[in-house]
Amino acid sequence: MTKRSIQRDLIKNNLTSRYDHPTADMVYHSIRQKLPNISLGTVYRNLRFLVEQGDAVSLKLGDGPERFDGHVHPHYHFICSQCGAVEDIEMDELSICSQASKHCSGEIQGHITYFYGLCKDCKPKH
Amino acid sequence: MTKRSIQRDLIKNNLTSRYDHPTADMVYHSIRQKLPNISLGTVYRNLRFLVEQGDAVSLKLGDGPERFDGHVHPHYHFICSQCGAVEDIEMDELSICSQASKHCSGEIQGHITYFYGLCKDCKPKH
DNA sequence: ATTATTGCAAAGATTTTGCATCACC
DNA sequence: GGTGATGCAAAATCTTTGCAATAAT
Repeated sequence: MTKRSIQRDLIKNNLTSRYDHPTADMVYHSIRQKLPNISLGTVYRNLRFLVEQGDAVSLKLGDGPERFDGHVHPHYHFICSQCGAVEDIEMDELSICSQASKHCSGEIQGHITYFYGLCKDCKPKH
Repeated sequence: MTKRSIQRDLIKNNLTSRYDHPTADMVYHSIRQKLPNISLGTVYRNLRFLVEQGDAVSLKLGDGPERFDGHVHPHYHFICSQCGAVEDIEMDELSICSQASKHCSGEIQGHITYFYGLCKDCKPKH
């Protein structure tokens, strides 16, 4: 039986109120401003818990630590290969799973796709 | 100017001769059978080097350590969500990048896609 | 001879975990 | 009161790095 805690509420609210796909450490420092005694271990434990419950999504990108997204509706991510920014791409689910299943002996349940390139700040002006 | 070494040759050959998408540690143990003095640091350094040269691909999956693929032609990967096996999916490049670019302010250069589901060994029989 | 590469071991970076305490039900 | 969650710190895991020695050009 799961019990409420201030910490878990703050972590969940922090995630859903931001769009920068923070790392555990970024969430930790953000929440410490309101709750100075919270520990990094608690942040990690709750982020895992939220992912497990389907209330957050974990993003493992090319390098650097794991990032988290509190917006769990289906959408894609764009990673700037220069500055590392992570932006959302709101786009309908593509039908690539059914295509992939033709080339594969297993049962496909979903896919993880990251687009990468230069974000508008890093793209050369002309 | 880059110099040859037995170690680098063995690492590259090891990668291209297997299809299980090994971790650095798996490559290390495999090569130690032929070259018992090779060090894990050397394996990591050379795997990074090969990825940098375009002779290998790095796969960061949901959990567990980084994996490497010595087959660098464009193809996709299927990860069994139960046993963690990584298989190749040989499939033509999909046109999802051009679709994504319509929903995004940046310049898309490519994408990383992992399909996941149950492999044929883990899929319930009926 | 020069310098890229190695082996080793120590350090870094990130994440998990054991345990006593605290707080929710 | 029972037990799930916390804070803390230590441990675990994975990867990188400094440095003296080695080996390729």
